[in-house]
Amino acid sequence: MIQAPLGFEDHLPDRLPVWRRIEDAARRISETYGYREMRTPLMESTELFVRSVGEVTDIVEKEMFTFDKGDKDSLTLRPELTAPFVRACVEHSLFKKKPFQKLFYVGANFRKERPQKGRLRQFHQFGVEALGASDALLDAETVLLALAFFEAVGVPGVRTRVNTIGCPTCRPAFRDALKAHLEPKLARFCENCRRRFDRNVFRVLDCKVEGCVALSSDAPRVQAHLCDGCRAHDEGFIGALRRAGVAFEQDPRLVRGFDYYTRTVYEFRAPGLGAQDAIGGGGRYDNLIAEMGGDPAGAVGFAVGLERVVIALEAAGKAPEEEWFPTRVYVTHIGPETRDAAFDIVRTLRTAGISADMDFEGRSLKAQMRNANRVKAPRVVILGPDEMAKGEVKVRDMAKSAEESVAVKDLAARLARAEE
RNA sequence: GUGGGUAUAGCUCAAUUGGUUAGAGCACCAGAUUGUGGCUCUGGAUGUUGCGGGUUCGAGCCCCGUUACCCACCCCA
Repeated sequence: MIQAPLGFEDHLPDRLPVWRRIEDAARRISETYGYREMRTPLMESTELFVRSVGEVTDIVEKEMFTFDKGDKDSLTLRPELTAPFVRACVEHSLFKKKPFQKLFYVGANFRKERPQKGRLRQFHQFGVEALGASDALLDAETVLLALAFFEAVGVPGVRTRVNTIGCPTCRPAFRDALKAHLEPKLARFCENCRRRFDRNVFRVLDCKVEGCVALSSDAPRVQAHLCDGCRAHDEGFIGALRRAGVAFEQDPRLVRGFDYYTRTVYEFRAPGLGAQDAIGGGGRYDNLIAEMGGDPAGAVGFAVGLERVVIALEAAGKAPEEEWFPTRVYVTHIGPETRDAAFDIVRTLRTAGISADMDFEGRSLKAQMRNANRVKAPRVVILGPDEMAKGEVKVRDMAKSAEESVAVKDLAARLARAEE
C-alpha cells in the first residue's frame, strides 16, 4: 500500500468543515482589519530564504525541501510566507503604487522536520503582513487581529507574550553584554545552551532547563540596551495594547528564530497543544524590504499554525467531527426504465441551481431511501413506473414524512420554492 | 539526526499462564407482505494478527531483526 509521505496529511471530507470554519474566520477578520488576500507560489528561489530567514537558522540548514541543489536555479518549497510576500511586493512594484500594503495569506508551508504533535512537514498558516510602515500601532493592530481570530474560531485560553529585541543599532551591544555575562559560567549550562551561545546567544534566554533558567536569571536585559528609537517604539506598542485592554505578558526571554526580526516580537500559546504550544507568532522586520531590494521601509506581521488551531479546538471539545452534506434533493428511481428519466430530472434541478443527486449503483428503492436519509437530503423525489406513466413524481418531505404528487414540468419550480 | 512507545476487521478495542475454526461494538450490505428513510429485530461479508526470521508439539502472545506510525529532544506555526 502506498501511503502519504511522512509528515503530509490528507484532509478527508469529514474533517473539512473545521478547516473551512477556520479559513473563513481568517479571511473575514483580516478583511475587517483592512488586509487583502494575496497568493504566492509554493516554490521560490532557494536564495530568497537563505537571505531572509538566515543562513545559520535550522530552517535553512536542514529543514528546506530543496530541488536542484547547488544549481543556480535551485528551488525550494516555501518554509514560510513573509519573505515571499516581500519578494512579490518588490517584484511587482506594489510599493511604488502604494507605499503601504496590508496583506494576508492562508496557505501551505513545508519544512523537513521530524513530525510530532502539532508539527507536520506540510503545514498550513494564516498570516498577515503590514508592509511599508513603522508605526508601533501596527504592531498592536496585528496582535489585536490575531486575538480577534482566535476569539472568532473559539480557541480558548490563548496567552500572549511580547518582547522587543532591539534593532541593528542596539542589538550588538546587548549581544556583547549577554555574551560577556554568560561566558564565565558557560560550562554549567546545558549542552544545547552551549551550542546556542555561539549560534544565537539570545536563545539561551529561551531555554526551559531549570538550571539554565536560574543561571541566566540575572542576565542583562534588552530594555537596558535599547536605543531611543527602539524604546519609544516599544512604549508605543505596549501602550496601544494596554489601551485596547489586551491581557499580555512582557517576557524578556522571548526571542525569535528568524534573522529578519527587529524590535517587536510576540507569541501566542494555547493549551492542549502538547510540546509545541506556540499557536502563532510574529513581530517586526524593518530591514527585510530593503534586503529584498526595495526602498527601506518597516513591516510587521504574524503567522498562525492552523493545524495547531485545529488541535487546540479539539482539545477544547470545539471541533466535533462534522459531516458536510450538500445534497438538497435526492432523486430515487425504480427499475432501469426510470433511471434515465431520473437523471434528466437531476440535470434539470442542478441547472436550476438546486443541489441534486441520485443512485448510480442500481440499488433497491429502500436502499436509495436509506442513502437519501444518510446524506440528509431534506427532500426525496420518487420516480417509479406509475409516476412516469402520468408524467409526475412524488416529492417526499423527509422531516415531515409527507408526500405530494408534482408534475415533472413543475418540479424545478416547486422545489425551488421549497428551498426558500 | 537522537531517544521512547505502539502495531489484531473500514474504525475503536478484546483474546486465560503460549493451546482448537482470532472475537465484540460501531460502520457496511441484505432482509423483516406489493414501490419508501430514521428506531428496532434477523442474517451476511470482512483479517497474510505490519513484515521477515527464530524458539516450541503448538506463537496474536516469547526472542531477534526490519518497516511504518505516534510522542519527545532540537527548532519552530
